[in-house]
Amino acid sequence: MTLALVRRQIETSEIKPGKATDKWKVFRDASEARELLGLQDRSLAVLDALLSFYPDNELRQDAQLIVFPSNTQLTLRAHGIAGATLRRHLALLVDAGLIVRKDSANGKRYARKDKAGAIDSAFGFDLSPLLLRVDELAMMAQQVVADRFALRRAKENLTICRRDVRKLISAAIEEGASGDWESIEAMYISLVGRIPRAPTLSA
DNA sequence: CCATCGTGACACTATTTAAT
DNA sequence: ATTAAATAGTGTCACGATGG
Repeated sequence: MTLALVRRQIETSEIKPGKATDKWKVFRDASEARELLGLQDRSLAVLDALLSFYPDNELRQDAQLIVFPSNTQLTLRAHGIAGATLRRHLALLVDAGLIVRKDSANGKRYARKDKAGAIDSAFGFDLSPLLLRVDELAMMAQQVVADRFALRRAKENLTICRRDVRKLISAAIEEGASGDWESIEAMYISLVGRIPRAPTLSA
């Protein structure tokens, strides 16, 4: 439990009244932004399972945004992944600030209901950070899409450039143009060799 | 070819609830 | 009252895939 997480827990109680959003839209945005959030595909499967335990399609500020599935139920809905893995990805989701743990005294997850059967207080995972951060997540998703596009363009440009240089060196050697083309070719090879296989945009 | 990471099995702890 | 079962969480170790 870091201080940032504590702060997030406090912030979640300050969502604007009346705010509501489609939970699957948030999920899609979070999926797009998963690299920025430091999540993996499995984490998304866990988040998916978690959302599926929330009965309503709309995440609303005035509703009870807490799900309390047991780990076994969660495992079932998350395509049968192992318990340890499930817990790790839950921890990841908490770290990413997408959910907040609401622990009961014994760490179990359950809901206490009043006489009318309405949920009085629930222990489990609080989904309200998702609602709080919808806009932020949407922005991140757009950013990721834009970055991916920019990276593809950059890679295309690089490939074309590389081919041109290669052709120029070959032509120069064949036609005996003056200059130390062998060492230039060696420079070229070492430069190309430094390009990582899975480059980032900045690289 | 080796290092690293993700995953899963297992053991261990903690706490409440149920049973004796 | 004491004990056993249930359940959540964490840590560790081994294994396999993937990347450099």
